[in-house]
Amino acid sequence: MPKTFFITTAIYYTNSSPHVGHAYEMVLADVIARYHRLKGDKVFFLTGVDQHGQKVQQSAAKAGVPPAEFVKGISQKFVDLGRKLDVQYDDWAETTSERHKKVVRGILQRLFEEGKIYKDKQAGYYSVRQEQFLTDKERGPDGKFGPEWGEIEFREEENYYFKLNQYKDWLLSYLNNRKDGVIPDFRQRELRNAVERLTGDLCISRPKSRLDWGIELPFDKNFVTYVWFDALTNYISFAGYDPKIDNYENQPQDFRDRWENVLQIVGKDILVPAHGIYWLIMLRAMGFPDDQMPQLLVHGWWNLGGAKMSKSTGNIVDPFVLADKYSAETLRYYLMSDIATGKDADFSEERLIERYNADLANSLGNLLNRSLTMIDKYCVRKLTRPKSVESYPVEEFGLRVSPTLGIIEYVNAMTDNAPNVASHVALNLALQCNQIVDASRPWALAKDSAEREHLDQVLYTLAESLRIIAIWISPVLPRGAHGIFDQLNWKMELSGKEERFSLADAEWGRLPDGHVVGKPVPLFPRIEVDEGV
RNA sequence: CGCGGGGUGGAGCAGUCUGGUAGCUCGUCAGGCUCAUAACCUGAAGGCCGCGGGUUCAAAUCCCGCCCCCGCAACCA
Repeated sequence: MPKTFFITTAIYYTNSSPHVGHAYEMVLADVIARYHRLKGDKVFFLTGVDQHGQKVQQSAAKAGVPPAEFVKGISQKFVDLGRKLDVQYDDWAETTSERHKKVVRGILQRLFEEGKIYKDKQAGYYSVRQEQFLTDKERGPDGKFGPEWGEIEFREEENYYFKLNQYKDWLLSYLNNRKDGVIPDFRQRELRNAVERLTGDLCISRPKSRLDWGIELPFDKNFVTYVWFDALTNYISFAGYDPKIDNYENQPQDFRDRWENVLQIVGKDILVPAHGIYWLIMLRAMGFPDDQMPQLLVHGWWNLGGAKMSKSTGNIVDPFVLADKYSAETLRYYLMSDIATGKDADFSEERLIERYNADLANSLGNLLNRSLTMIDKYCVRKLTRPKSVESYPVEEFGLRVSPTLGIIEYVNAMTDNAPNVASHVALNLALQCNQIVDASRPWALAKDSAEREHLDQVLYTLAESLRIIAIWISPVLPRGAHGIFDQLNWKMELSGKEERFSLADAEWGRLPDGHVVGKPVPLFPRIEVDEGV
């Protein structure tokens, strides 16, 4: 039995509408999930929204609607975004759902009974207008709090605290023992350094007088739980975790089946301290053993270096606008191919068009079109499988890359969660095919009956390569891949369904002798840009 | 000395962990082809790999020092 691959994104805060960063994280998770399905793994992909908290409460008040209603509207936009971008998740987390709240209360109650949560009093400067305590960070250069905070008073407040600090040594040893607990490695280094500086426990509540849009503490109805135990726990509450059971081994089978091989995708801003410190320690306190700690994949940001465009058009980074303008596939391809996972990149609409035209239209789309046209013209769409099809004709054309070698590079890239590299491998094969066409000159071969066998070999090579390329790019471009399959007329009995093909099909020579391909239709039409705009 | 990232031909980046002829995409210039989505193929120009020192037969890559840019520092993917 293969282990279930459990993948999550962070849950999105329903304080404002989704932007391109949300789209990136969702698509990245979707691509990795689709790759695992392609491999034949059982996948559970969880994403969703974080709906409680002070900012939501404030934004709702500002909009003049109850928080529950406010949150519903924003949440719908995130659902719409997933649908728009073909993000195929298995469950959707909403922190206001009863199912979730029940688990949160159960966890809190148990940790409280185990003495891991305690009540304490803290005093500090409080901004009445902003409804929050101020720290030294909020002080201006002169050491005073600025006028934006309004009236400042010294206030004492009771709250509940989670005994975070006592797990510090455990976390350090965990990070020392597990080298790939956080990827990329420089993020693990950053986290480790942060853990070494860790002091104090974690405040996990707010008095209802200040915040009531949250989950009430099961042991004190005057308080709600604050973000940490509310939001982070979604990753287990929606996977079937039973809060009453204090050790991992006795958890329900359903939960353990899912929580075996966990990859959590988070932005670089919420690694320290939220996921890297609080979440891992929370899991430890709940009774999760070291080998059941999730792996954290930390991605970078799309920056807006080309600020000129966003100013003039305003909505340039709105993923809905981009998807409508260029198609979801185009946006998916750009977001996956033009950034190295873990690092930052500059978002640019010009760059998006450039990548699409160069890779999808000129290289791949045009290759499909010219290949099918030739197969149509020279052999009435019917392929002849060469007698010897063990390998791609690498030597004959003096090429270096073959599908056989490419599959290794491709799998390595996807194993490293690097869709950008994987896309490059696929596009590289398309490049090789274009070279084969020029080198072999099928239009000349077609005029010479003595070259029949040679021509058949070239045409078969092109069709077979296209089939393999389509399988490789299918996690990033599910619709594009189907478009290629449909034109190749391959596995049509399950047209439109993911299950009709797998990574194992990306083996050379699977197109049968006598296979009849479909008619060529331009697949990725070029995006024409008006000059002088 | 708070933490982390980055500085590579005109633009954007990979390569740095595991030293060994500097790579990719776009752009520019010249040529070729005609099956194709004015696309495709070939060739060329263009780089003291931020600066200085060290180790080594050999450094973009390892070590030391310095300069510049960008994030983060409790709720912003």
